[in-house]
Amino acid sequence: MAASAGRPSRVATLPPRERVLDAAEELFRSEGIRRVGVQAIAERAGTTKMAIYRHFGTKDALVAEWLRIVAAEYQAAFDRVEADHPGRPREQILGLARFIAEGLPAISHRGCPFINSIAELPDSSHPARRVIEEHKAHQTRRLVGMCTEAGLPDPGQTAAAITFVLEGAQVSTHNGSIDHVGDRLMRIAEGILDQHLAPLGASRAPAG
Amino acid sequence: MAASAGRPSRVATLPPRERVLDAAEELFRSEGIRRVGVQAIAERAGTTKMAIYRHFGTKDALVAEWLRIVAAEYQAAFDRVEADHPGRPREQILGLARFIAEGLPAISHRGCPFINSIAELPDSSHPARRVIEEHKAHQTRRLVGMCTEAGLPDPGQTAAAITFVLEGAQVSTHNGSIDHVGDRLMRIAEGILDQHLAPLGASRAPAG
DNA sequence: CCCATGTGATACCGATAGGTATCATCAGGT
DNA sequence: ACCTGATGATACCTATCGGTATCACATGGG
Repeated sequence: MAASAGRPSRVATLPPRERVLDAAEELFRSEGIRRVGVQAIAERAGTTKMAIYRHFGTKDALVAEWLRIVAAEYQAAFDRVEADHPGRPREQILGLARFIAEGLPAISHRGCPFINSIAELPDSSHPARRVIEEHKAHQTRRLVGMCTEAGLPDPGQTAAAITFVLEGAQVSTHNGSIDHVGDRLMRIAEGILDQHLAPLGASRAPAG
Repeated sequence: MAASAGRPSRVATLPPRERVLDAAEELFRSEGIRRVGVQAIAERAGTTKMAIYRHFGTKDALVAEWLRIVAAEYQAAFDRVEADHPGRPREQILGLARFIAEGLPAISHRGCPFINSIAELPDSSHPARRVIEEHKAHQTRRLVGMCTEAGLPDPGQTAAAITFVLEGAQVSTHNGSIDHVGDRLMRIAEGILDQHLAPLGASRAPAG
């Protein structure tokens, strides 16, 4: 078996398509889209360019597929957080914030893949852009829904505030230390919800 | 065809270095850094690649110089807002938010150049990265200073909240309409300041 | 008048990228 | 045993990009 050395046995029986997506995940996330060539992805996936083009057609399509998977993971987190706190929209929103906060160390210094991808793909006709836009729209819709359920007086405004803070926290991972970013994010999110709820029932329990 | 046709007379006597920086500003901001070649910048500036390399040495240096100028504009806005409301840190912070809010339509759908540039330059050794980091550090320092002056109990926390919201608002210009983003940003910033000031004077005037 | 400088123009180089064609190989099903 | 489809390997094409070398010209100072 002369050629056996090049075979990456770590993922052994994983089909090439999955290996390619895994490699793309790692490389796109850590180094960006345009900096990573198809050849590099193929090597990391233990396969060849041809296999990638056979499965995805173009690099753009691979990028879109990758973002589709990332978006699905975010939506799964949404589902989870919703299921974990049924009928408690405030806890759901904070759970979402916690999901982002806990993910900050993992994306350390590389920020949110959606934000980064948009920056790298200014061409709005790129297939990946549709994926991002749909994901963002979906996320906004769900967040506004939660805010509405929570009885917030201006769900759109509160959802915007939460969204801004979530995105801003992710962006801030680019700069300096991220030591307290997660904690800060949680406190800020709680503060926003408390404040936007305040005009409602006047005296609510401030304990926390 | 004499050579006179190719001469861009619109900016006439502006020296080539300035024309290049103007062209870079337009192209980098609207299309990103990596998508824009040196050749394209030269053409838009009405000059040639050689002139660019004579003045800046490398494309990376040009990118850094461009961001240095953008950073200077932001800091000038900081200065302005500080001078407009001397001794009134709360108004200064809100003035800063207003500066961002009013700039949103201009950066419509292209977000903040710093955020985008970081996404496009994952290599932290890139000369432009130093410019960005210094700018962000400077901005944070000033914002924390304002929060401290304002007598806020936890200036770091409040500065982080303001920063997150400011960055988040700029990121959100990528998606959908930006109709109310400016107004929303202002209301959110005001809310944060009010709320973080609240623990101080107990009974605060809720009037708008 | 002449020379130095800054600039425009063009051609080119090496590297890399996305994408394709071709052939060898290996697995599974009949 | 054979055929088929998916995969691996390699070589190649074309385009673009950052960067350089070279030449032409225009200007302004001595």
